[in-house]
Amino acid sequence: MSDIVSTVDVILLTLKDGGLQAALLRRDHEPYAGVLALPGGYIHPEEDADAEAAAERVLRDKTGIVSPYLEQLATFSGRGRDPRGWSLSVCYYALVPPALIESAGRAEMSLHPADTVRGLPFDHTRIIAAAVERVRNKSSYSSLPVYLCGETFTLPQLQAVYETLLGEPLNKVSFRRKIAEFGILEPVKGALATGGAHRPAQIYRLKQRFRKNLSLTDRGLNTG
Amino acid sequence: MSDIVSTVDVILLTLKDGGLQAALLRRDHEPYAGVLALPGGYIHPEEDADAEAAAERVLRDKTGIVSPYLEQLATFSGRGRDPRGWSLSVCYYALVPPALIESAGRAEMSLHPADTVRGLPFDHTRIIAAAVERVRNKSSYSSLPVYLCGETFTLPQLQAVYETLLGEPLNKVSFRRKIAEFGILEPVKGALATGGAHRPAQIYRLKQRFRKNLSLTDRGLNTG
DNA sequence: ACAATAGTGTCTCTTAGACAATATCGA
DNA sequence: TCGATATTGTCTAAGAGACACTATTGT
Repeated sequence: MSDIVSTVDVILLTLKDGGLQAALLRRDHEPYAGVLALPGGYIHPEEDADAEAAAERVLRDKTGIVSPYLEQLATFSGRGRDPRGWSLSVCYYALVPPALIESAGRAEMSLHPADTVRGLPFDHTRIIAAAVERVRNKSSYSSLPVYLCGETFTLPQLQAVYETLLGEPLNKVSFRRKIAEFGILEPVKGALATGGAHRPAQIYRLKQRFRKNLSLTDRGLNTG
Repeated sequence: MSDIVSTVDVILLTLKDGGLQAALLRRDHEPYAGVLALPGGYIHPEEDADAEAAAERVLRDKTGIVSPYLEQLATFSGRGRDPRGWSLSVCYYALVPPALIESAGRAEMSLHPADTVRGLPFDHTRIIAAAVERVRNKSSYSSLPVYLCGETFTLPQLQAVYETLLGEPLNKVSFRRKIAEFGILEPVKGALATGGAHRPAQIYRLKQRFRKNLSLTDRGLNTG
């Protein structure tokens, strides 16, 4: 008996109201029918090339979102997590800009502060906590947070995103040096974020070769 | 149909002959009977509390090793990895000192340079590569490599381990500063590594509270 | 005493953060 | 012109690496 009930769950994260928020859906079926939980579903071996493809499918079908960034978080398993018995869930987290949720997100989906959600069914509370920790940790040394911005953004906007994630103000000069070192952004020439009663900011976007879900520069500070 | 053939595989790593080596076993059964592969096995829901427990059991039963450090690496899945069809494997990596393999390791187990092994069945070559990358990456900013040393060791020995993993010489003063910052080692007072025709080195060990498989200080350089 | 490596003090260079000057907008 | 924020230059402080000196062993 080694065939196991195998699912994928997706932690869809975005930045809203000054904090990380996770998308939750009311469950259709028992157990916990009607209760808010992570978007998830069974792996369909005939349909899904692998677990990541299953996560993409589940995310698309249940929330309407196709995420530019999707990464495996970890696999949660065991006897206690589901009242029906031993189960296994391969979990992925996605980072999307809030605008994408506005435009493409299903109405059934709701956003909830990721640091403070409690009382979710299964081990979903713990899974969200793990995702938040991963994102925070990666944000401290990588360019991951750019996926929480839209296609284009200004450096002050990006810095605000980092500051929200890390929970502390960042030095402006150091921040810009670091982003420049990453070498992943390019100015959209001629495009300025105008409107404020002050000097407009240059608008940037990811360089072409970093657009699609490309692996990030890990440990960027050491990459000289 | 969402019950899936679920296994665990363990990448047992140690440091030998100046490099990372992975333990491989000849497979008992088809497919690939008689071929060298990672120690692995089916998850037994009745017996294993979760996938990590399954990994511990498989490691113990197949190699004789109980590892002081075992961490989930990732889950590999899909249609192509096993000729029998869609499968899923939750992979863990273990770090052990070479002496433990000498004393507790089964004879059937053999060690192979982890950077250069090729041609393993399933996706085991790729899995080992992922484990090696994870260990190298973590070694650059954490105390993970202490698990490749024995219970006690000297700082020059530990530095040699780091240098082997990172593939470059390290500054002695900086290395010692960093280890001191971690605050995880204590000198075994009175114990000196004597024998060489030179000043003997102080012997250290992990502080009690860091002994058992405790979570490491991640991103240690920033921990003030 | 000498060779060899362990352990430590200190200097320098690199890098991160503070401060501040300049730039450019709307009102 | 003024207020506000963007952008850039530069000084300073903290941390990493280089160098060198002292310590302790076996021969």
